[in-house]
Amino acid sequence: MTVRQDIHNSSAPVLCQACEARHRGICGALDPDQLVGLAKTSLRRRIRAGAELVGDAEAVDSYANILSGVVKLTKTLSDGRQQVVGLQFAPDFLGRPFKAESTISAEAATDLSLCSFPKAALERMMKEQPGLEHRLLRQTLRELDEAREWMVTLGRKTAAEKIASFLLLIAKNIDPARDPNARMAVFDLPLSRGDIADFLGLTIETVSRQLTKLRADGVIQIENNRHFVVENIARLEARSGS
Amino acid sequence: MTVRQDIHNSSAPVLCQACEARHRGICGALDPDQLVGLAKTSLRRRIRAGAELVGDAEAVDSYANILSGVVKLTKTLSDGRQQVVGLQFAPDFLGRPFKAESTISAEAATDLSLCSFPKAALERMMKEQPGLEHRLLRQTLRELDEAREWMVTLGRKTAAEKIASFLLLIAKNIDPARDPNARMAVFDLPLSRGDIADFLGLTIETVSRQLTKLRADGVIQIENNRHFVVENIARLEARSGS
DNA sequence: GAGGCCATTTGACCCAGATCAATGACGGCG
DNA sequence: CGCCGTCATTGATCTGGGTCAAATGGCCTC
Repeated sequence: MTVRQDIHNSSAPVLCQACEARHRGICGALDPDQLVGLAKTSLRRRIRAGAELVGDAEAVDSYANILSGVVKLTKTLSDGRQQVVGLQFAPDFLGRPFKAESTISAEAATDLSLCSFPKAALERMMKEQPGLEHRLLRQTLRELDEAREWMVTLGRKTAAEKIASFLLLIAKNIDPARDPNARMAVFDLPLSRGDIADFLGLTIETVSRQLTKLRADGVIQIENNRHFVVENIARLEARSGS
Repeated sequence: MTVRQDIHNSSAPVLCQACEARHRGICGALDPDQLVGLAKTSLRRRIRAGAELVGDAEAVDSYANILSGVVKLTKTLSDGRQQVVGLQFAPDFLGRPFKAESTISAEAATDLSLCSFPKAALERMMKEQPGLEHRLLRQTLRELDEAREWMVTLGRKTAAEKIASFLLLIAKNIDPARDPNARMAVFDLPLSRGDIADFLGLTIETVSRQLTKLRADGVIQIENNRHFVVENIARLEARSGS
């Protein structure tokens, strides 16, 4: 049987061979046969930054794994006020199972590479492979933890602490290969100042002023608006209020 | 087989017969045999308002279903600032699977009746009955939706809108038997002014002032600080900013 | 039913962050 | 190369909600 497994392993779809989602994402729950089955209906898509993936109250008939890039989840009040309620990075699963239409909208914050498949295909597979639902449950619980962490940031932190917390969040998530204990971080911000403001419950001006302050204090360096260097992550953490 | 099922049905543990969690909660996924199995290790507990159920960073070795009452989930920053990150009502499941220790603390907001069982018992049962994990996934997704909804409230609404949104949340959840379309609502607030402030990212004084304003405007009536009457829910909704 | 203990309300003032208004810095395009 | 359009920064001013302080009102005990 071990041999048989090996054969199967090597016969995993080429598409999936180098895929992050196959290891850390939900596809890790699938055996090679199932992987082949899902891959048959799946489709690799490239999406430009700014494109809307799912509109609010829009019916969705497909799910996807994020292969690279950042997705921004937002909710909008009737008068236009907007709140970013989550960011998703590779290899997160994208979609809201068991609901015909989404209550949030999803937008490509950066250029994106997705592996998408029909809603029905995944739901069929969930029935025959409980491990899939298990993976999904784990990701959902993690997202819930993150959302609650962010509620503290939104409800109780100052503007300066919010900005520091945000930069830490990005630094820690944008590069899947990054050493979690690294002392420094270099990254391109996936969000505009406006997006950051919507994420933190602030205005663009306040975001800008706080970033300027962090730079003036030597905690961060900024090049070309989007490229950030954090020499000493601990200094950011000290300002994050946690 | 139908007959056999019926026999099993009538042999469901007495404890579970009238239990809300058996229908709308996670126990709905269990067949009568499994229900008996879980009931053997389960324990009905009554808890006084104010008692701490789970401390932050405390190891937890049991889960529970809420049979009645309200549980307050909070997170606290190192300097004492506190944020209520969720409220749970009957028949919600209480606990964080797949994690040795909790990152939030749970407190009885009102007197509570719980049905608790050892962590190991549920995890064993989850392996033999995938439907259980399915129920858990559904509740977790719902909680995630709620958390994100609340992020909008925290990040983008005014104090007046926050208070109106909060009263709506309570009115709609505190009584499991309430008609969702009812035009009016009467309820006892499960939280103190301080708790409400911590839930909304406000101060006690602001909460009090906004409640006073709602009362002065005739939108709500308040008796004995905790007892609320909302004659016309639509008027509250109009002030909730959604 | 007097006194004490809280939770809540109310008032006066203040400040962090919003708002309004220029100004600066790119990058794309004719 | 110069003109826009977009995004970000910076400055001046305003204000919603915070802070500090005092009054009010239950409710409990004695």
